[in-house]
Amino acid sequence: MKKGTEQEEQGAPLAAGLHAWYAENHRVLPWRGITDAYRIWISEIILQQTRVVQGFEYYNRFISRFPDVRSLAAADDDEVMKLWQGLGYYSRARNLLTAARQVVERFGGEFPTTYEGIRSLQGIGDYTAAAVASFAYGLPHAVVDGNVYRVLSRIYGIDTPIDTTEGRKLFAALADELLDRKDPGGYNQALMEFGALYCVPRSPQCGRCIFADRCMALATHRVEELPVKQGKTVVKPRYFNYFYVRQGGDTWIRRREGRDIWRNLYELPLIETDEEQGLDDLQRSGIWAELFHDAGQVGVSSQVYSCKHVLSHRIIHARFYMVETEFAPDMTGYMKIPVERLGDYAVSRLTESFLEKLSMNYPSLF
DNA sequence: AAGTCGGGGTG
DNA sequence: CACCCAGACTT
Repeated sequence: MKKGTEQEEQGAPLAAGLHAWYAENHRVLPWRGITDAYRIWISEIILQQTRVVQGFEYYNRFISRFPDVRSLAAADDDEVMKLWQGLGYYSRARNLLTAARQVVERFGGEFPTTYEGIRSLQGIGDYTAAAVASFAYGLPHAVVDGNVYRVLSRIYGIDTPIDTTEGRKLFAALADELLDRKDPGGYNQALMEFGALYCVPRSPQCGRCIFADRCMALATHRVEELPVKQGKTVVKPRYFNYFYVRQGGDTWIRRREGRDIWRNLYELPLIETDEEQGLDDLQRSGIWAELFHDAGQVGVSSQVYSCKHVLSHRIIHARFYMVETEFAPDMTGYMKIPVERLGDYAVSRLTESFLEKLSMNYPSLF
């Protein structure tokens, strides 16, 4: 109570300017101006570490296929992965399904209406819980995302690294203190939109910034230095050798399991090596023998496609070969499917590129 | 606290 | 090329 009174007397320092700026400058998006917690939730998950333009069509497809939480809870895992194909961070899709089922089981199919209830769902952390709680229900929880870190670190000249426990606590407390408790949802959206459109990472629009008169970073010429991050991303190489196996109109794929990259996506038979390997070395490997020991004559093409698949923390050196076998190999762990069914399965962008290349160069194989 | 998980845009 | 994007989870 005391805090609320204090804030009313002082006025939330950023709120007035942000609301006015937002009214003039915001983008119109399908997940804005609605109070359906389900749709807001879906949009927030899709937009995690993802730009609006990249997630836009995924959101539309997802909502038209799964318009409410019960339809999603009843969904087939593979169909959800297929809808998510190409978007990245695939654990989001798996968690989405888990959370939808949690809503049905624990909340009777009604999306939870408290911050704690929302936060308890799989895949929802502090940010997403605050976003849904404030947007859908007007609850007073401040969002802290990449935009908020940037805007606040600059206006207040804070150089505490944002990827440390100390930094996260500091910015969470500041964001909470600054929150406009009369319109938490509108304020949160405005702050993030301002970070996304004006206070951008490089070459921000300081010349027309509504906070130019009070921005510490601008005054001290440190705008481009803030926010500070301490962690540096180390990119490790991996070597993937894929085999497009053909026999009598069939091919073989499997679903990736474990905690590795692309979990729950499908892929062609793979031999991963810890360094660059030629085809002859691969053919001498134990995995090759395991794959093709009962396949009769095995004909292998030279590399049909090779590329470096660049991710934020990995660079995957990939090579694809085409293999034709005399008999259907009994490849343990892989499943046989008709070639024309390949498109039904969710695959990584890497495999997608290969299949696209293949259909361009060898249309007869499809 | 540090590592892991994708893919694409930007200057 | 480095950095970042409506982050969350595991170890």
